[in-house]
Amino acid sequence: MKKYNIPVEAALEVIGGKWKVVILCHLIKEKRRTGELKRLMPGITQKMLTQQLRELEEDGVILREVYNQVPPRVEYSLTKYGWSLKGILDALCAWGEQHIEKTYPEKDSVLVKPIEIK
Amino acid sequence: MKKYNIPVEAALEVIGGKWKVVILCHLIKEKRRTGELKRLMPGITQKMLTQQLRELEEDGVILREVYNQVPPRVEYSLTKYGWSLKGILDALCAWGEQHIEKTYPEKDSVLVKPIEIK
DNA sequence: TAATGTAGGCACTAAAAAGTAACAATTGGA
DNA sequence: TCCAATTGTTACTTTTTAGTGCCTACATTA
Repeated sequence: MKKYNIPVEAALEVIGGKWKVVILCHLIKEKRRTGELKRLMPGITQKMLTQQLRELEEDGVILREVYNQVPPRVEYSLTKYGWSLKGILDALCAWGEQHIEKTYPEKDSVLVKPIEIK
Repeated sequence: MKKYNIPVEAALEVIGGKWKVVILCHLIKEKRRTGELKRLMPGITQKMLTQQLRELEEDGVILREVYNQVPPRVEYSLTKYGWSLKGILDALCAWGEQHIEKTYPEKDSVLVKPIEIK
């Protein structure tokens, strides 16, 4: 059994890493299919996306729904347990916003223009 | 200038990684000197600790105070800006606690017994 | 007939993060 | 004289994380 020195380490095990918080921030807004997520995160590769989604599913925070169609359609959404992360995700997003304003007061284009999704 | 796709990426740049949240969770409780932090985090190496502390200092969330003594005494604490992370840190700690309870209901010794610090 | 779109697997390589070990500096005390 | 205590640096190695390219499946559409 995994051991932690302090409880917060258990949270980091679930949502730590480069991508998971970003994925969750997108999914908390709306249910998304794989390709949409990939377009929302221009930096991620198919491999990493799949891998991170699998781990989040494993930890019970997201749901993977496969529709039996061709071409395939897979949708990801937060589970009820995933929604218990809402407070954390909201706080992180808000802090990120104000940190950008504080750090780049001239507010040039620090944020990449979001692309068309659907 | 660094570019972000969504603002939360800016937050992850400051508190992301394996150690920073843990360090901040300790410092939010009380001011600590280097050796205390090292004992509080049995898994961290001197190098990683120093490196992470430098980066946190660089980002303005912690303060490094050097006392001119021999042997040296260095104390770390949260800056005012660092305290703006309190909501996030509290939420993460709380989520971690309940996640442990949910995941290991038999509640054996998932938490390593904390060692003596001072 | 042949290309298109979607999700994802696999083998391999590259880059980033983290760990290891040895060394420095200073001064009080054995 | 030499060691202990505290914080930190540096060079090097290992581990983890991430990226690339190529392959599958199959109904629809051109």
